[in-house]
Amino acid sequence: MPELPEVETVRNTLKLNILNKKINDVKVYYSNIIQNVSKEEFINKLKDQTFIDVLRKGKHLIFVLDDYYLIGHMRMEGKYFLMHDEEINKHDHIIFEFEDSNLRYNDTRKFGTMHLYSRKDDIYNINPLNKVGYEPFDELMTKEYLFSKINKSTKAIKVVLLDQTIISGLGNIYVDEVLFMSGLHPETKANLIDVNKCYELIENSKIVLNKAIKLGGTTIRSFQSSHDISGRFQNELLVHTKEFCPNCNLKIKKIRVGGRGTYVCENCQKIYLQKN
DNA sequence: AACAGACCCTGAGGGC
DNA sequence: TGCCCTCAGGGTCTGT
Repeated sequence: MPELPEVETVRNTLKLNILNKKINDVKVYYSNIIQNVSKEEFINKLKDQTFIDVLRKGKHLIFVLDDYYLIGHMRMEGKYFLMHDEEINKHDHIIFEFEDSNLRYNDTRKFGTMHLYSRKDDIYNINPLNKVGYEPFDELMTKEYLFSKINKSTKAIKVVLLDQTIISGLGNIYVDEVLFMSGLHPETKANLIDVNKCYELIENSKIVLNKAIKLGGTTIRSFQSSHDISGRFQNELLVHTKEFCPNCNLKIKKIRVGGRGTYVCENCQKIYLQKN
C-alpha cells in the first residue's frame, strides 16, 4: 500500500515518463474514483491538456496541467502504468491517452480518488489537500507543534500518528516501525506523551521514511515499482509482520488499534499509564 | 467536541 | 474442486 515513500517514488517515476505529454483523450471505466466533477466534465476538461509537473503533498499526487490540477490518492492498491497497445486490465479504471502511449490508473479495490480543480483554485486550501498536515520533514513540524496537536487527545498514539491532519505521510506499516523505534506502545494515550518523546517520534519518522524512499528510489525502473519497494522494504522492517523482536527476541504480539492490525513488542515498547 | 465504528471494494486464504 | 466466510486497509461519514 502506498505510503509517503511509495508515493514519492511514483512521483519521480511519473515525472520521467509523462512530462510534456499531451492528453488526446481520456477513458473512464469506473467513475467513482472521480470525486468532485462528473465523468463528462473530467474527460472534456482534460482533453488537450499537457502534463507540466507532478508534485506531492502527504500521500497525494498533484498533477499540474496547463489549466488544471489533478489531485490523486492511490489509497492501498492504486498504481500508475505507462502502457502502449496492451489489452485493458479489468482493474484499469482511468486511461489518459497520449499520441504514442497511455497512462493507466489501476486500482484493484477501487478505493483511490481523484479531484480536478482549475489552476486558478487555491488547492492547498480546499478538499482534500486542506486536510493534509505537515510532513515529518517539514521544518514547521517541531516537537512543540506535534505536542500541541496531541496533548489534549485521549486517543491511542498510533491512531493520532495515522491522522493525516496532524502529521502526514505515515501509514499503518511505518507507524508501527516508528513506535517500535521510539520504544512506545501503540495504545499509549496521546496526552501522556511529553515534548521530548514528540521529538523522538518526529526524528524516527524521518529516519524510517527516508530509508524507505532511498530503498525505493534506487530500484525504480517501471511503474510497477511500488510493489518492488514494499517488497524490498519488507526486509528492513523491525516489527511490522515480524514474529520475534529483533531487540529482545521475545514474541511480537499482534493486536488491533483503531481498527488496524498492529505489531508490538510489549517488552520493548512501554505503555505510559500516567505523565512521566 | 471527541471518539468509535461502519463503510467503500476485491482478492487471498482458511475451513469444510 | 469449489463455496462461504473473514480479513486487510485510508479516509470519510454516521452514530454515540
